[in-house]
Formats: sequence, C-alpha cells, structure tokens
Amino acid sequence: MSNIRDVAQLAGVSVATVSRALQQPDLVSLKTRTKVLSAVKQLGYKPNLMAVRFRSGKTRNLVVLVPTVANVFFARVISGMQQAAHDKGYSLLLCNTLADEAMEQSYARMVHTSQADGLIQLRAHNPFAQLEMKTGSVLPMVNACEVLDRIACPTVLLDNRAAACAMTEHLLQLGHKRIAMIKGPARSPLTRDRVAGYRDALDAAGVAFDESLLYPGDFTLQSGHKAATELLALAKPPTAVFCENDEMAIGAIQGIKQAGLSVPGDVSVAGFDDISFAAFSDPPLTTIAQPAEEFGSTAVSLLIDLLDGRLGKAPKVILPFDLIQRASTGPAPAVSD
Amino acid sequence: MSNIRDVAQLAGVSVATVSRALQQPDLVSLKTRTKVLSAVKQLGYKPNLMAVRFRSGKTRNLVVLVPTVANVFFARVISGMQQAAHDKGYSLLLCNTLADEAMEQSYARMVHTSQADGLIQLRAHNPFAQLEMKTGSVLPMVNACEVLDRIACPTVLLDNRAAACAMTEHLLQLGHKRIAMIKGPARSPLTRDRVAGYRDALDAAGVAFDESLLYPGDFTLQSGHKAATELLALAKPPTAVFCENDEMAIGAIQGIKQAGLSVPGDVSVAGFDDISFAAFSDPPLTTIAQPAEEFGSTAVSLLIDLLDGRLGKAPKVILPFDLIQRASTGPAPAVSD
DNA sequence: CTTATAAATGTTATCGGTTACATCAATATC
DNA sequence: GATATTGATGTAACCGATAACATTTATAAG
Repeated sequence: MSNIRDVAQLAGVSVATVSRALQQPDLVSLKTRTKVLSAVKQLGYKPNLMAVRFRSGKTRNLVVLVPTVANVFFARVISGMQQAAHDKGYSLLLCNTLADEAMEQSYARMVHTSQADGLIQLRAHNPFAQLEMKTGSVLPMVNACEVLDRIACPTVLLDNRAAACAMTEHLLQLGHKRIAMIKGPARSPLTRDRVAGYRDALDAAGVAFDESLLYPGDFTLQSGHKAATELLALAKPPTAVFCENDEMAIGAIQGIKQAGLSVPGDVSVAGFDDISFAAFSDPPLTTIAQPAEEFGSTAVSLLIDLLDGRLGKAPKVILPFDLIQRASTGPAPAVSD
Repeated sequence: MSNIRDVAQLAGVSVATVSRALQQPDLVSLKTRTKVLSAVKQLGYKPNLMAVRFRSGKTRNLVVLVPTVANVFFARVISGMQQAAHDKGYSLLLCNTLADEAMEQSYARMVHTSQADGLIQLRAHNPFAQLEMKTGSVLPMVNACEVLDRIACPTVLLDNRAAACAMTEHLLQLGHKRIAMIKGPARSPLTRDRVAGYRDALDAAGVAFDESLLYPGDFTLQSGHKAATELLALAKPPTAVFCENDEMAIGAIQGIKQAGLSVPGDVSVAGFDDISFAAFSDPPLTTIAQPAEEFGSTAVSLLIDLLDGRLGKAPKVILPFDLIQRASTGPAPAVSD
C-alpha cells in the first residue's frame, strides 16, 4: 500500500503539499496540484483513513443497538439509518443485541474505546445510566422509536399514545366493546404509552377497562398466536384484538382461524407498524403505518448534530403515523355482549 | 480522556511498562503490575483502539454488503454474522446496497482505505472483478448464499440445484405436471442454479419443460403476487407454483386466492428460505429451510481465516437444506392438464 | 530597484499506542 | 568474586496523516 510519502516523493514535493493538494486544493498551485494528482493516480494512492481518524479523534462510526434485526420494522429503520449515515460520511456498526445486556454494554463501550463516536438505540431497556455514571464521561446517544424515561437524550419517536388511541377508536366505532390488546413486555415505555392510548379511547367511549383483555407478548409471530388462542379461551372472549406490532397480529390471525373463527367476521384484528407482510396477510391487516426509514435517518441526523455540538437541549422529534384500514377489521358481530 | 502516558505517570513507570502490564502481564513484576492496574482504574483509562488499529494496520472491521436488510432471510444471516464477528473481536460495517452499484463500490473501497479488513457479500452481482483489477491489490472477500462465477473466492452456500430439484420432485410426486417457477432476476447465478434443479427434476420425471411457466420476480411480496396473477391467466395455467423465496410465495398465495382459487386445492405453492412468516401464512407454506444464521457465522469465520492466512484455496462450504412440508402443497387437482 | 505582502511550499511535532533495542539489576554458574 | 544469564524496565522509533510554524518564491507597491 502506497502512502503519502510515496506520493510526495514521486511528485517531487513534500508530504504537506500532497495533503493540501488533496484537502485544500486552492492552497496549491495548479502545476503542483497536477503533479500530485498524477502521482496519486499512478500509485493508486488511497489515504489511510485509519490514520486520519486516529489523528482527528473522530471515528466516523456510529454504533446501532437493535433488539433484533429479524424484526421487519427494525430492518426498515436500519435501512434508513444506513442511507443517511452513508450520505454524511459515517458508517454503522451494527449490534443485534438479542436482549443480551452484556452484548449491549460491550458495544456501548466502543464509544469509550474510540471505535465509534456515538450510539443509537432502538427500544431502550435503559441500562446506560449506569454506564455513564461509571465512566464519568457522557455517552453521545440518540434514542429512536421508544422514549427513554430516565435519561434526557435526543429522541425520535411516534406519538404512540395517540396512535394507539386512534386505532382503538377505530375499533370502537365498528361497534366493538370487548377489545383485547396484545401488548409488549410490561416494563417497556413503548407498551406503557400504547396501553395508555388504548385506555384513553376506552375511557372517552365509556367502555370499562378489563385487565384480563391485556395480554403481554414479545413481538413475535408465535407470541401473537399464543396470545390470541388464550384470549379466545376466556369466558368472555374479545371481538377485536389490537396488537402492538404486525408480527403478533399475523400470529393472532392464524390463532383465531385455527380456533374456527373468522377474521373479521368473528374477531377483528389490528396491528402496528405496517410491515410489508401486513398487506399480504389473509385478510390484509389494518394497522398503523410508521415512517420507519425516516426514524432511522432522523436518528442519524440527530446523532451527528449532537456530535457536532449543533444540538440544543435534547430535542424530541415526533413523526406522524397513519391508520391504514384494510380488511382485518370490521363491524362487531351482532350478538356481541 | 486519559491516555497511556497519564497512566504511566501516575503509576511512576514508563509507557512501555504500562503497555506490557496490559498486553503481556507475565513480562511485568507483580508489584508494578498492581501499581499500573490501580492507576488504570483510578483514571478510568481505556486504550484508544483507533490508535492500536492504526499502528497494527488491522481495523477489525468487516464490511457486509446486503442487497436489502428488509429481506427476512438476510436479516437472519446478518444476525448470525454479528454474533460470530463479536465473538472474534470484529465489528460489522453494514451496507444495505439496494442494488445500487455505486453504493457497493463505495463500501468495497472501505477495505482499500483501511476502514475495514475484508468484505462479505450476499447475492453477488459480480462487480468486484473490475474493482480488483483497478487497484491491483486483492480484496479479501467471502461470498455467501450465492456463488460468484467469475471470481474464485471462499464461499458458503447451499446446494441450490439439489434443493430446487428436491422441491420440484415433491410437487411431481403430488401429481403435478404443470409446475411454474417464480424465479429471481435472470442473470443471477442463484436463479440459474435453482432453475437447473427444477429442470433436473422435470427431466427425471419425463415432464416437458415449458418456458412460459418460468416467471422472473424480484424476491418481493408484490412480485410474487403479480407473477401468480399472470401465470393463472395463461391458457394452460399451472397447478403448482414453486417460488424462489418465501416472500414471493406468500405474495403468490394471495394472488391465487384473489383469483378465486384455493391453495392447495387448485394450486399448490412452495417457497424457499423458511422465514418466520412461512409457518404463519394461510395455508402454512411448504418450503426449503436454510440454516440462515449459520450462513452468516460461517462467512465470518471464513473471512477471518482468510485474513489470517489460515485458508487454502478458496474453499466452498456447502450447508444442508431441509424440505419442510406444510399445508400449501397438496395433490394435483383431478382434472389437471 | 527595494521593500512589503501574499502565495506556495517545506520542516517537523503530533495523535496514542506498540515494540525493537538499550539498560540495569538480580540471580546463577564456575 | 568475576562473568554469564535471566528478568524487569526504560528510551525512542514508528505507523500515516495533518497542521502549526518556518521558509522560500512570486507579486505588488513605493
């Protein structure tokens, strides 16, 4: 691999001149610039960015903590991040945490060992408070998709409460009274917000909240299937099921069908995220569309702004949602409670 | 951020001693080692890995080119890669190419600019031959999931021909004679192999190959839907459709149902990959299971072996497949042909 | 034709580690 | 007790680029 010294020698100039010819061309005469560029070409010289970054102290890498890339929604978010990062000259170091806290910590440490400049986390389980304490220094971090309670950091999220409320209203307007919710893990702020929105709508409609209709899932197809099966086994089963993501909704649809019921004839099902499979389920899924790629690109922009000191006090960017009505939701069955 | 000099000063030793105390502890007396470690702790010293890697010339980063992370199968492969890379002290620089060749080249160049040590590509469109020529130096590369024709490089793949043959045989055994195949883009080696396997099975069964039953898709749900719709409009429509991935198969199922036909009563549908959604489609999808995570981890292992000079002549690792029979395939309708 | 000023280029310290080599002390060998 | 050997530590070069500062050359002004 040729280095800047080789280029300087071949061009008959100093290393500083080579560096300037490449970085600030207007500081170098046309003649020397030409000589330098020709030498660069002849040697196939490529600057060693490891050296550049070491010297500058900027790695231009961003760590991304994703609970699981196997989740279609997150995949879209990552895609948006990658595009934005590339546009701004950054690279993404991807970490599929799989809820392994040691793994998360290990990747977060990359910022402190100068392997990355900052970190983006989706779905925060919150553990970075300790990490920040321990090192004393602040970890440049942006949070996307789910709000972090304990730490004030730039965030891009949906108004999950309003979205869940809107979907619940949609089901109420269809005449449903017993609306179950297949939610996420209990402690998740995301789940808390969506359950709050669900209750907002119930309260506004004067429908009593029934704890037994709240079922905790884990965002997988399997858990949606299991949840629906168990909800239908209740003494008073629901006529509508609102799922916190589309995977669980698709799992729920299968569970309902296997119980010999029809969707939406007997039970309506609604999802959240509008993943590509939502439009292809049978029946196609009514869901809340989120601008997934925009979550990613916005998170990256926020983080880079933060790194460049261009950011005020931990802004919260709220992205819009859209209720997509498809065939999985319909009028409540006549004999409904 | 404290550096090694700060530690040396606080511990009252030289920087070399600090470095040795941390890297080769047995070269340092117990007494000094203790002093050094205590100073490290007191200062919260973390070695600047940017400096280490610059000096060593090893970045410990691997570029991963993925056509699209939105593809569930690739998401699993990436998950496997990430796990393996982390275990071996490497990080993944993820590039979602979206079939943008400029993007691919841009990321491939990261190896030449010392931002990464090597590259893994899934689904090669082949363009790195030129890139290698241009720079003169070899690009340490591993290919996964799809074989690269023009370049001899370590590869981990399925026996796609055998797998496609097995699935086609399964359909033939069910009595199907008109078996369509929704394949990938024409030039893809992956598609070529699978089509070859499909023809192997037809030939072995003495069934004539019909060009009109070969429909090129692009691995998306939409393209599967479109393909199925158009195949059913043929004068002699197929009674079975073998799709080159599960997304297209799920799209095809919807297209077939919307045409008023049943799966598998009128038309059987088979997929490839066994993504999580396959078991949750209606009917559940018969498909070829691939060890996706293992593709990823094996690719990473191969690349690291290659980088460490531990690899012989471009090995090809063949991973096993498994035909998963579910409800989307059934006996050919009686009046078939 | 000088001198002042600007433009172009060169010299060299620097970033933070690692490591070859030098040095010095302690123990072993004869 | 002198020398060889081993062990522990220090000194400084080095990786490849950048940029502060120094120096030279060209241009402008008087």
